Amino acid sequence: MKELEKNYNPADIEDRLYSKWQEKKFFHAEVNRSKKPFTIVMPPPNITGQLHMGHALDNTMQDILIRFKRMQGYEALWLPGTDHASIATEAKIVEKMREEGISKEDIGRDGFLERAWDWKKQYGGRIVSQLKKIGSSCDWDRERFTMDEGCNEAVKEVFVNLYNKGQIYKGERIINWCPHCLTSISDAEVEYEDQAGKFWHLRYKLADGSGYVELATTRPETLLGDTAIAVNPNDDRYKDIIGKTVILPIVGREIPVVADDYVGIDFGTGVVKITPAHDPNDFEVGLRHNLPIINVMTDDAKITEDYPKYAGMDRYEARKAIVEDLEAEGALVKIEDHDHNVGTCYRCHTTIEPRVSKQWFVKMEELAKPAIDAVKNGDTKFVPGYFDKTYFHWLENIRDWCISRQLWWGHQIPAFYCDDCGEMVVTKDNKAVCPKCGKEMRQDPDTLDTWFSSALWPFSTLGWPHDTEEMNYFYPTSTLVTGYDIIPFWVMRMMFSGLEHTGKVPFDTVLIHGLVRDSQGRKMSKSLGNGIDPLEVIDKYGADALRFTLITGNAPGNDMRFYWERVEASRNFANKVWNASRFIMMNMPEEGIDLNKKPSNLTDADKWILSKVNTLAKDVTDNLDKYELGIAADKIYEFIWEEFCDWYIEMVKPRLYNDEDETMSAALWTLKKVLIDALKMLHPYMPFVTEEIFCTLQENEDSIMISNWPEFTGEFAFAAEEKAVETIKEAVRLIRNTRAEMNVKPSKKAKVFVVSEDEDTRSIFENGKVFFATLGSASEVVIQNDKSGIDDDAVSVVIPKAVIYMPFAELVDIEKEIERLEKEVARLEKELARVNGMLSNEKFVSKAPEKKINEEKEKQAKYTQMMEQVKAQLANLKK
RNA sequence: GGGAUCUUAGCUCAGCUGGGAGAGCACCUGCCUUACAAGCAGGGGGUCACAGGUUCGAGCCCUGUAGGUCCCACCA
Repeated sequence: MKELEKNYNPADIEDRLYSKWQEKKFFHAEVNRSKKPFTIVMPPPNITGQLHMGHALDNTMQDILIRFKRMQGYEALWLPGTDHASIATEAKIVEKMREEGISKEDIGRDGFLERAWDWKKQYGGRIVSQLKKIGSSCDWDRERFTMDEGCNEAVKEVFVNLYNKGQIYKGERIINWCPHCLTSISDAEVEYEDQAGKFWHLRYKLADGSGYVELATTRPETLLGDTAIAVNPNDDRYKDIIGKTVILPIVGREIPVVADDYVGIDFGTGVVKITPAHDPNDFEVGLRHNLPIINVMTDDAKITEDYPKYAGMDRYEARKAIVEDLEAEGALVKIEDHDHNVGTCYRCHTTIEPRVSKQWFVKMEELAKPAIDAVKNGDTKFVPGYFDKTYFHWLENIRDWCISRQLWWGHQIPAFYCDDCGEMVVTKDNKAVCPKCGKEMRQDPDTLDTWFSSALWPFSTLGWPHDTEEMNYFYPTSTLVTGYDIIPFWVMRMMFSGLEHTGKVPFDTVLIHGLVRDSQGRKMSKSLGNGIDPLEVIDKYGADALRFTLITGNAPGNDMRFYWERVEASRNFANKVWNASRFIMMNMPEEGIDLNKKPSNLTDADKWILSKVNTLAKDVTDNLDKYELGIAADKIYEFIWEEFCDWYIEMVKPRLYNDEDETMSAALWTLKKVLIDALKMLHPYMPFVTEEIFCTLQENEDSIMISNWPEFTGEFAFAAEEKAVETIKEAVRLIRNTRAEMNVKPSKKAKVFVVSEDEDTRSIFENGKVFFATLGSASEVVIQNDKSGIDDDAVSVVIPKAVIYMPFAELVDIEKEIERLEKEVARLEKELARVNGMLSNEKFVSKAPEKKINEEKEKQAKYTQMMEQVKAQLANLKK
């Protein structure tokens, strides 16, 4: 058998093992009717992206689930891919071109797309190779891209279907416009920020000369496009001016005063200027009152040529100039400070300019209903459950989805126009001829929102709209893993898309996680420079340590803070596993141990640890089934480090070091069996270190990742032995405590007497007395049924049904020992008071479940008996 | 304004369906015991934000209060 290095060095093995897994096709899944499918589609990272902690967390969770299910015998498919990320990618390419002094227009659409595809080729693989570094066991043979042929087809199919059903329409509406990205964006893509602003109070003159009306605005520059002012119909102050007209300052246009409920009586002056072209609310008011729409700004938010004095100024320059002019005209009453919520573009954080424009929309009302129902009736569940509230909140308040983008990188909208007669055709074909005049039609230049194609991801990647074997077998998918911030963008849209186009929910469970923050709780961001590169963590501590860190110490759905100290602790754990394995291998005989042959002479200790690992398998499986990844990880950690390493390995050492010990091979068999079971359970979390050890230990097996998941079995349920060894452990612990407390040097061995009148207890100690020497620094252990031959001043500790005496001779300070025992009396008194209190409470006895009452009665008996023993010993000392 | 969530040891956080408060790190005391000092053994430290309520019994369920975080919202 190979020997392992003294310290675990992840860098030596990770790449090698990952390559092996890939070469052997362990990640690959096929339609296999003899197995149950388990499917995860990866949230596709942007091709512009670099791996960040969010990806690392998201993909670690998916990998854990996939590896677990694969080992359990499911046909486990984890389907990876990347997203074309239209805005983000286009912005990056445009930026790069600007550095070269080229604009989009210089090279035209085809030239631009050529560059974009080159860009994708160059950078799209980067994120993929980074995902591999963390150990993701994706089926790379099935890797997809949101703009590949299959996804394109699905997108067209969906667009045409929805259009034909009247669910997609083109209309002139007010939308969110990003003057930097030069495109419309959807409501969900607007991020609101509180900004300090001003409130400009203005005075508009009534056209009939009967006076002035005062109003307040946060955006005086939009005044150029005002087509009315509005008051509340129930506002007594303004009843008499409704229907009159006012003169728009600077512009001189005469505009009406309209009455609309939208205007609040209590806010500001109770009068609002109405700019239908540049404010969503004003737009609605404009619709109700048939007001003209005057667009005063260009694409990049500069004033249009229609206002020569301000033409070419951007929004903020124009604001300044207009305020100055208003003041000069006497129309400015006052300026107040005013904080307000400003919408910004989620990509570039430029302030959104609401704008009226002709765009494509998806009607949401009818699509939303089934998506709400599917979660209400449990077809799809959120974990943690409370995230369904976020989901409902979005769907119940949803507005039509603006899906057209004025970008080139993306799915071009499959609508065609006739330049001669204006006819429009929506078709999956790449070309169209005008049905009326026979002329070749021109395709809509716009592309679709990136999320339009991501919304189809769970089924477009499985071959839809074709009726493929994969669709039938792997769809609906099992679990979607994503962050709570993506629910409105993606989860919701996949839900209604799946229901609409496949008639089924796209996944059974949505497992939600939070954000990875820095150690101060701040969001990791480029601008703050506080981001931590997962690859750096992997370089320093290994992928396993990173994975374990991300999955432990935090509850599902909660944000977590990143600490290097925690990574270090995880790395230490990997090293612990490594060294425990190293120890076992060092002691393995040349020919190894055959796991198939269970020894007939297992000791209590062997049965104890076998029973423990058996129970662990059940618990961990239960936790994983409930998506409690962190809890399961804690249990595995605790088992391996505490029970297996600190107790069991220490217990068996004497058997291994003694060539004449008849149970040596039973010990070796148990060590190996328990280690392998534990490694298997740890494997989804720490795939690399577990694989390396497993393959060294099991030379005839290919990989731990395709081995069988441990299951609970009655064969290894040893309740009595478990209890016996726990008693021994408790006794050892007490001996250690006492020695430490009495400042007995570890090198100083002492004779230990165990006194018990109970035969079963004596037999437990008879079996376990060997451990007192190695674990409890005992020179000799004597077990007897009375106190004969034990010095009165021997130090003693009490456990149920037995007293352990340690005659330290010269070391003992009797006063101190009395003090120690009196503390024990006090402790037991407290315990007894509690138990007695409960048991003497009639209501408790009559109402509590019998099981609970019996538990308390047992404790009462136990403590009473222990109390007697302590008191007897105390009396001895005081003699 | 509405909604969600959080408040537990010095720090960061667990605590599943109510039945004697846990981990990691940090701290203190001993140990180089031949798998591991990235380790071993032992230890100190908590009115579970506050106030009520339900219950035989509440960190956990209910109500309210205070503070923090996040999301949503048309008040110009």
